Amino acid sequence: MSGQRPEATPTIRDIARLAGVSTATVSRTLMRPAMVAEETRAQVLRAVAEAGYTPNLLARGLRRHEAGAILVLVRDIVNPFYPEIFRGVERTARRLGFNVLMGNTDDDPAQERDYLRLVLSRRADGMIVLTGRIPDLDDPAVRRVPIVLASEPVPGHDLPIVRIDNRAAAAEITRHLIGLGHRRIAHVTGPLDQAIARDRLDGWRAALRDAGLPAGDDLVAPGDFRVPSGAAAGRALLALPEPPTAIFVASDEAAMGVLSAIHAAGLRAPQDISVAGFDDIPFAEAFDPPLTTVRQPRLAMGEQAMMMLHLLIVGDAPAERVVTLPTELIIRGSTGPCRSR
Amino acid sequence: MSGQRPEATPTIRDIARLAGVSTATVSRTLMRPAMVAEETRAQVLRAVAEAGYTPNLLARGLRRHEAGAILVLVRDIVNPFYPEIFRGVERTARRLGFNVLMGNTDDDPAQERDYLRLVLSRRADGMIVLTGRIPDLDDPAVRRVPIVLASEPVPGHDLPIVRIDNRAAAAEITRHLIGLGHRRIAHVTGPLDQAIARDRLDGWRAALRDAGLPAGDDLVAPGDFRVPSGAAAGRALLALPEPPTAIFVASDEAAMGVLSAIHAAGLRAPQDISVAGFDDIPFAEAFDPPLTTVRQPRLAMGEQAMMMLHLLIVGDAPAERVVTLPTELIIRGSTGPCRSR
DNA sequence: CTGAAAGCGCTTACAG
DNA sequence: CTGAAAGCGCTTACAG
Repeated sequence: MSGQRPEATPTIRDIARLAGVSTATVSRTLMRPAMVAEETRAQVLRAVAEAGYTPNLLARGLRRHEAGAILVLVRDIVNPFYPEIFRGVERTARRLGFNVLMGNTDDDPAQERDYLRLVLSRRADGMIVLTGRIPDLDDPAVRRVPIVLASEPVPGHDLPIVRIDNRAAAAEITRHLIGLGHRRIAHVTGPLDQAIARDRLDGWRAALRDAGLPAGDDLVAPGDFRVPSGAAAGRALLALPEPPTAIFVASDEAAMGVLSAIHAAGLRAPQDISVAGFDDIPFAEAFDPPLTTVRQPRLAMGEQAMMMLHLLIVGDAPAERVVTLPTELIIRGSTGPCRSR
Repeated sequence: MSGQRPEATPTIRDIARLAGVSTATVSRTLMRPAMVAEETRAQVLRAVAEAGYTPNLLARGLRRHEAGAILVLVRDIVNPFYPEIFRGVERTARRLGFNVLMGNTDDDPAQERDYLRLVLSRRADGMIVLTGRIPDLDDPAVRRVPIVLASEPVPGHDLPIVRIDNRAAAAEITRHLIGLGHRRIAHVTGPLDQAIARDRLDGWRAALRDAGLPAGDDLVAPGDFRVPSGAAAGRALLALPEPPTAIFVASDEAAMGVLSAIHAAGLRAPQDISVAGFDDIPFAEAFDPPLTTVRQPRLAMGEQAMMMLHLLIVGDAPAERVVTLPTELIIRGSTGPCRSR
């Protein structure tokens, strides 16, 4: 009448009965094996294996006040910049015993708010935010949520963040173009409401000024990181009375658009004009020509963010609140010596 | 001494006290508002808002035997084919009240097994599998797990699946090349241990045979869907005594590699040789030349898979176990008339 | 080293 | 329409 319910998934009570011990002992065997006698442990483990028992994580989480999952918030999962970060987060989360919830916000504050509530609802123990925005951050409840930023800062708040030095990296790749002999070097920006886009613009400008080269607004074309904006910006720059001989684009995607504008105009890169991107997305190497760019350590960013979040979740303050990871200048075929005179 | 713990997140008891009702009434107000008197409901809602209460999903899930989350299993989240499917899953999951867990397996059976245990552990109510493989499928416990396949079937099992007709789509794009006047049309395969790669090969072969054109093994170059394999296959095909005038590649990524091999050989597409891909990944349009390809309805695949999984989870058998979504031939600049004679 | 018992925060028959 | 009570499946002080 009782006990035997072969259809249902076994619970800790079934295992206790099977092994002839209390549920407490089963639990200890699984949570802190060192606490239980070797013989008892073996018995329990045998019962666990035999029944194919796997603890109910909802029950454990309720009891221990932990969700065992974290949430990653992105604007748009289809953006090729994100997946490698997810991989890094997932890999480290697995090692630390967490699962990863995917939060796609479509850049919509309402969805961001819903996802934030998720950690308030204890479905997630904390979140990694890549959207550059967190709703209701003045709410004290939200304040207590473990949050780590990755890539993009949230203006006006000094939350823990893993980032790169966008300004320095932009300056470095601009200097690479200067070193190639270019003197008119344009910039296609990202969306300037994002701090990372502004930093890249700043870096470009600083490098040019340091070299005594022009860095006026005529050499700046607005973009939004996406391919079509790059194509439009490329066309605009080529139509200039005195077109640039090199273009530093704030993202690889937009650089692809710039390249297509160059080809459409019957020009070639790097022979007629050099193009450099930013990010080193998976396809940058397969571009035609292969793209000179700044490699962002996306996998490491994801891993580092997860490690910092873990520290926050277990209650330790992270050793450092701002972790700046190194970038790498990747020189490929899309940039070359300046041939114009 | 009791009650007031301003630091902790409020529980249902706090709300009950605040509203002067029982916890049952608070719960009903949230779960089935129609059951409670309008006045009472308003009181409760006021207390909820005031305290910023949001129910503990772990407790609810434990009580209701539901996780409120589903798991999506992919080989490699960095593959550009997946993110759009995730977007579709996530969008529909949100609408149905589920969260989405990301399961990246690195094509490793051990990780697949771990993720499968996750739904046995009640962290997820079911899973959408894109890896073409499910461990321990003969285990009766695994049998009871709600699973929907997307894109790739699992050999030897007839699990519910949302798919496309790979064979028909491959035949269609091959006929497009035939219609352009090509008579030597090669194929770069995907990994032939995957059914979808075999189906595309079959479709290519069938279309050629129907047209009385050669479809011998000399025109088949092995690939694995990735860029480098496409480049190698492209080189091999160009080195043939009688090279093809058109190449149908089993994926857009590999087509990018083929294109680079063509350029490296000093040839151009489509003037010297036509290239067609498969998938219509986000970058296909930005390729140089823009890629002729087969569009897979990835967003719809994700949405459909989630809807079918939901039916399985709530206990309804899905209306149809095999849903075949339509593909679309996308003709762009990488294919053109055959110019050789 | 082990067990009995309390309790995590909910939901839902069961009465009234 | 509402409340008291049981119970979901665990974990963990507390005794012994």
